[in-house]
Amino acid sequence: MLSLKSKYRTHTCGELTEKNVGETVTLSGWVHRKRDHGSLLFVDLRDNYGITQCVFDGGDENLEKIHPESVIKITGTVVARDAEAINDKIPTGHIEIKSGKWEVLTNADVLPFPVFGDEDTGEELRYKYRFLDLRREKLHNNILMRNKMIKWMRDKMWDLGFSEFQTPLLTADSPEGARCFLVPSRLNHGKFYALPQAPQMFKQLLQVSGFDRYFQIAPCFRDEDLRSDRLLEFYQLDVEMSFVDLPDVQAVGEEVIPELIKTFAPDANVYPEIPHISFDDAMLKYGSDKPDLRNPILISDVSEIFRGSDFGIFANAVENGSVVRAIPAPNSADKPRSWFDKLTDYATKELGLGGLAYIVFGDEPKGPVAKKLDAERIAKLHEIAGDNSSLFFVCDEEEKAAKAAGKLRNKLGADLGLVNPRDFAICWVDNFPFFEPDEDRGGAPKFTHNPFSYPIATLEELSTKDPFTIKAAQFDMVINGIEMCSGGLRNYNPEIMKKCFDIAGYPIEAVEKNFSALYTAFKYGAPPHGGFGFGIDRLISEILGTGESLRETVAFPANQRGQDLLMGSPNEVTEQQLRDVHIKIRNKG
RNA sequence: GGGGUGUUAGCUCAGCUGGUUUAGAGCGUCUGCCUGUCACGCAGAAGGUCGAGGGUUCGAGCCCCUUACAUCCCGCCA
Repeated sequence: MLSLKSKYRTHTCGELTEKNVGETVTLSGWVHRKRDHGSLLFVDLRDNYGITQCVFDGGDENLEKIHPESVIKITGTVVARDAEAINDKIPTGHIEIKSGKWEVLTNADVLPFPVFGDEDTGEELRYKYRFLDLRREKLHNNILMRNKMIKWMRDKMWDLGFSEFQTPLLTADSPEGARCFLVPSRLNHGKFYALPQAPQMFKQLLQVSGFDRYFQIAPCFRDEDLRSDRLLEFYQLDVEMSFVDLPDVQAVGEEVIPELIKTFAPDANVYPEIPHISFDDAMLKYGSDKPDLRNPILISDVSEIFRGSDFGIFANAVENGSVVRAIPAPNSADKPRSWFDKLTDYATKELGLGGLAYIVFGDEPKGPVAKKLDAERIAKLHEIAGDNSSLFFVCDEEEKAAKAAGKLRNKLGADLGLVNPRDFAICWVDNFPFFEPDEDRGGAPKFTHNPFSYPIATLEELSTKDPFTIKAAQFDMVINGIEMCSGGLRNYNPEIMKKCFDIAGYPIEAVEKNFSALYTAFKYGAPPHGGFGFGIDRLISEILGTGESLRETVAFPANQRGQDLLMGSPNEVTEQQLRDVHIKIRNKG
């Protein structure tokens, strides 16, 4: 490594130990904290590498007055601390600098919020002074860990034989679903570039060009409303491979991800199995296309148990095509009434359900539902729920019931403490339907995923089978209920591509127009290929356990309105700048 | 576009059912004291248009309306 020595320092604030006792050293850094004992002054000096205590015997009037976070240079002698003065919390805690000279390099004003300590501060203030926020221990470490993880991923991909590419950021709008960010072109009147939602087309073109194994730490942009789990601009570990089948692509994910987690979260318990769960199964048993497998609760369909029963609301709904899903809550039979009331409240307010039916299987089955059902039906439900438990019911049209049941499952898992946050449960969700009904077009088929996916069907099957039974060669990797990755095999066959677009209601010309580059490329010899993109920010966040927000893993994130409060972006531009790019601002509304 | 929650000192927050003076606490800041602290300690001081505007009331930080901003969720989004 390059020496960190300079005229400002002989050592960093994190490296001095008992071995250095007696040396004269110079350190530079931020005044982290002062402890003024009158004629004895302690200064904790901090830099990127650590904290070193400097002691001024006899005190120092000028230094006593300096504000925390001022940057100073100190020269002094390394001395061993007395046994009772050793601080085991920091690596440099066995020594201190008995200081002779010091000088201010830059002064700090009084801080808008403390750098020292971990007191919560509002995001608005933190983002306005992000440079201060980034000095705080936790965020500073997050960013350093992000660096290390990205380097690890890059090295790993190189080791696996992939080549690293860059692709354009100023490119064309691509048909992936999300809105693109647009950039006006000065040289081309009335035309716009789009920032990529992902380098999808480029990485496929690189396959057609014969590069065989592609990866990129790729910036991606989507102009959609933000959430704590979505960033304005985010990064994907973007991968594409030629001459592969689904298992070959997934093998790369299985090679990289568990090892990444174990490397950067040594305390983590990574489940050894990575099960494959079909989309249909995921929706039924977990009520989600991103199941959290740490949660042991499994949902069941109990529509048939309620069909023809005296529980009229459900029985009628089932006759009219609705389904009933049951969510068992283990060891909850002795919960107080208020616990059930709170869940009912959650179901009605958050999930928009009419109410929440449940049976408590304590000494004997209890609850309004239980009274309406005969013994045989109760027995079947008891078997699903298990002893000393309760069983919750959601009744609605299938998709809504599944999703509501899934949310209830998550809620119960959290409330009952069934989920260990340092467990990592990885799974593949696959066998997605290739087409889904488009409500805007009277239920006609539309692409479920992006139109790049390959259908698991021959040309003939595409013509003869019910489109809604066709599955996609497409998968997600889900970790702890978070969608980390999406990938699959690509549609590289112009004939099959045309057929798929035909079924989805697009004229052939639309393929040639929207997919011009790929469609043309595929006519000159395209290898079968597939790949995936991992959400790097989500991976980092989950591995670090930062909890709530992806923004805690990014040095300069935008706020929820897509603004950077430090740089003041987005901002207004001058009339001349607008004229240069041929743009006129429309009035609001 | 819709909904929840919030906005009180530089920061984090308390402030009960509308009525204890001059709206409080901790941290920070400032002043003084302190030779072994490491969240140092002790004493004191400054610091407030209670987001803004309007209303109800004898009386509003608290109730109502409008509005701004923040944050989270739904819609949207891989």
